[in-house]
This record gives sequence, structure tokens and C-alpha cells, in this order.
Amino acid sequence: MTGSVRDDVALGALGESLGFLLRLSQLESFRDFYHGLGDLGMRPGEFSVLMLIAENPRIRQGVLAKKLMIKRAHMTKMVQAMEAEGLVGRSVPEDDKRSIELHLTKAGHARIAAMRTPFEAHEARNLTRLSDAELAEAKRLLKKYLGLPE
Amino acid sequence: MTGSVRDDVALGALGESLGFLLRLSQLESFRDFYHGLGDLGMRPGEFSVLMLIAENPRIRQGVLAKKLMIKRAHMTKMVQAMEAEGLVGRSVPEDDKRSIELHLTKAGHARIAAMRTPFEAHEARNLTRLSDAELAEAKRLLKKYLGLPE
DNA sequence: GCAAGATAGTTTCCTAGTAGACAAAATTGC
DNA sequence: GCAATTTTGTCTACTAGGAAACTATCTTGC
Repeated sequence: MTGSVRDDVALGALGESLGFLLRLSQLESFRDFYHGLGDLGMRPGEFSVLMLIAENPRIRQGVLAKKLMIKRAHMTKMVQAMEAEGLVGRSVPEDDKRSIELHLTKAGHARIAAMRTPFEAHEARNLTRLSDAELAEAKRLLKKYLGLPE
Repeated sequence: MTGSVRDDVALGALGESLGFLLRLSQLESFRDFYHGLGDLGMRPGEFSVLMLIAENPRIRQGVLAKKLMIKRAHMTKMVQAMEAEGLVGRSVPEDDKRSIELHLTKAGHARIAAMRTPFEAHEARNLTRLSDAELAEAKRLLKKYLGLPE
């Protein structure tokens, strides 16, 4: 994708490996995320945590971790950090004393709002690599791969 | 994808984010890799290093790192470990005393051979989630996204 | 009702991977 | 030809994320 050095390297069977292609694509996508939103001091994983809490007020920490494929231990650390930063509030639900429910604070909502435009720009930049139809199809296929509803 | 807990969580805008879907898919794919090949004591990244060296004998370490989107520092560590393990040999090319060329040892080739069947099984398991045509299309789209030749 | 089993979050330790700095060697620009 | 700049691999310090162990709480099976 840049320069001729890369084009001289034969991928062999790896070039036909979905896992490999997914890995490279993910790295590429995250690189673009950091490029466009890195100044806002938030990593992709943290952003997805905030977004999901916003979309699902009072979601339980473990449920969130599972949905985002983040390990519980790490989710604890992330949430604690975001609580300390004032973005997230935590509470213990009455019906399950083991759990933690999460909600966004005003600052959390403001953070998300601040990231909206750069995030959309990040997403739009996908169209420099794929057409509108191809992008839609890629998303559809990935959702199917993941077993997510359309 | 398992249980009803996950289905109750709304993804919102994230569900339409290519980067997010790529991330989850990559995690999923790697999980399957570890499930099928974890016993062989090799991680996806290491496997891809060995494969690419096999496919490109005498490839330079930095070229390899760039192709696999692995940072130079980490590539050094990985290659040193594999050299210590007897899988990879290193040499300094005559025309560039700064560089390191890599080649597979007999043991390296044997390692790859031992991983062939489980790797192919790992790839084949993609067909439990996508059809033949969908899998081919997904790969095509990812390659296009990455700017790789077909 | 109660013990056994499972779950939820936490803490600590560990690892995979990165950033930054550096020296040696190659390349570039004049 | 030569100084300035860039490249290549290495090492060290750091970080993002996971594994394992643990406690408190809930659920299940009898």
C-alpha cells in the first residue's frame, strides 16, 4: 500500500487467511482511529466502552465486558480509571450485590459528543479504500461472521 | 453470539463502525486460532513471521516487520527468540551492513509443516459462519481495504 | 432450607507489543 | 567528496490487556 518494498513480499497462504487479513485490517483501522482521534486522549476500546454505556444506561460491567470481548479484569481497570476521570458513574443494583451498574456522567456524555465528529470522519475515511456498496457489504459480512443481528 | 445476554445490548453507532466490527472479528478469529493451534506453542504473529520467511527466503527483518505491521523493536525480540529456538537463522547481507536477513532452519520448516493441518482446519472453520462465496468476498474486500493485490 | 456450584468484580502478577533513544551504516543533497 | 539526513536493528522502559486467585453473592440441586 505504500512503496514498492511491500509489493515484493509474497504472502503465500497468509494472503488467503481470513484471520491474517482481519488482523492487518484491524491494525490499519486502529491506526486511522489514533490518527484522527488520538489527540482526544481516548483509545478505541475506551471509546467503545463509553459508547456502549451511553447506549445502554445501567448496563452491568460484566455484560459490557462480554459484549466488547474485553476481559473482566481489564474492564474493571478501565472503568475505575474512567470513574476517576469523572466520565463514568458506578452503582450496585438492588437485585445483585455482586454487580456494578454503569452510567455516563455529564462529563462522559460531553466526551462522547466531542468525539462524534472526528469519529464520523474516521468512519468516512473508509470510503477512500472501499466504495459505498463495498463498505456496506464488508460490514454485513463481518456482522454475519460475528453472529450479530443486521 | 452466545446466550441472550448479549442480544439485549444495543450497539448503537458502534454496530455500524467498520473498525469496531474488525476488532471484534479479529479477536474472534484469534480465539479460534489459539483454540486450534494453541497447543503447538505458537501465537498468530509468530506463525505469520515463520510463514513469511518461508515464503520469502532471505527477507530482511525490517521489510518483514513492515509487511506484518509489527514494530521493529518487537520484531527484533521475536526473531531473536525464534533464533534461540532454532527455527530461524540470521545473516548480514553483503550490500547492507545494517540489515539482517532471515531464513528458516530445518526445524523452522518442520514447525510450519506441523502447523499446516491445524491451520487449514482453523481457516476451514470460517465456513461455519460464512458461506463459501461470502468468505471469498470478505477476503476480497479486506484485501482491497488493505491495498493488497488480488 | 442448605450445601455445593457458579457468578461478578477485584487485585496482583505476567506478557505481548510499543515508544523512545541510540549507534552504525547507507543515502541524499550540495 | 563530504556533511547532513535517513535508515536499520537493538535495547530499555513503559503500557495495554490477560491469567490466576480470591471474596462476596447468587443460583441450583437435593
